[in-house]
Amino acid sequence: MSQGNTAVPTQLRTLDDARALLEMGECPVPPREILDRIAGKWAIQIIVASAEGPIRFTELERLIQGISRRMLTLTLRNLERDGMLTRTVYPTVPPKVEYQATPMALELYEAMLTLTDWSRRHSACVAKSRELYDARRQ
Amino acid sequence: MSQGNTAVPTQLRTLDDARALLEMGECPVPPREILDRIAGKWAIQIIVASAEGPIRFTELERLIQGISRRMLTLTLRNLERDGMLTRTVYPTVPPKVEYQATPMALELYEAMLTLTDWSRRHSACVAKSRELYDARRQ
DNA sequence: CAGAATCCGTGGGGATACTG
DNA sequence: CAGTATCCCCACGGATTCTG
Repeated sequence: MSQGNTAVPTQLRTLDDARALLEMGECPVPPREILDRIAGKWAIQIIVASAEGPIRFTELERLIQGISRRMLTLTLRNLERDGMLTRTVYPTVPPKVEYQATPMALELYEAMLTLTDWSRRHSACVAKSRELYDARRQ
Repeated sequence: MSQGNTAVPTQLRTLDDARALLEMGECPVPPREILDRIAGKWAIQIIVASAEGPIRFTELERLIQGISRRMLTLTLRNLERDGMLTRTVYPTVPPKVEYQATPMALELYEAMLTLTDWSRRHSACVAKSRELYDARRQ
């Protein structure tokens, strides 16, 4: 009984730990404010695009297909606020602004590779499952 | 020229690969239909709760704090459709329905532990960064 | 018990036009 | 070039009520 059953595991490594947290009313997943970043439609792509060196606003707009100017601006601001991007303004005419991913952001991207692999390995299975489910319900 | 420069890397392991994909107009992140699952507010918690054995609807409702009946039902349906949960109905009165996570779902959860670790290691840094950013803009 | 149905608010995100 | 400013749509999710 040296470890009471109310102890919250500080390292979340197993499903047992996770379930223990759940039963204590805590959430065994990354907090909302983090998930919301990676869940956003564009953030990860911006991190990738700015990973290897400074990149300008218009280059991002060209590189990331389908992004609107508004969402590019918004996502850049959020990422900068979170410390995931540096923003450098050159006071020239016309203006020049460069963005670059921080090491922290690159780590996040690497962490997401695990998820990418999962989806690669299971996407066919998920698709098949959906097909069967939909067929059953017509 | 055995490998033309239009080859898409089948294994996405490095940022170089990711950026190459980006430049080809492809998205180097898990597809939307996968991210939407983990981005949902409740899916992961349901997977955790149903990981260790069958669990009933009402037990889930009690275990997962703050979930509404509607969202529990909806998320369960989606997870079942994706092959992440099995659903077993016992034709008794009153009805009894049990859910259990599939191995594929457990793998997904384990993949997410990488993200959980990232957020654990960097959440303080992100919070500080936001504070500074907000202070600068008042 | 395990849901289905309905109503509704909020916010993410698109399209477009304007500007320092 | 690198943004703001508006308007608008719609999907997520909460609250509530009804039912086999």
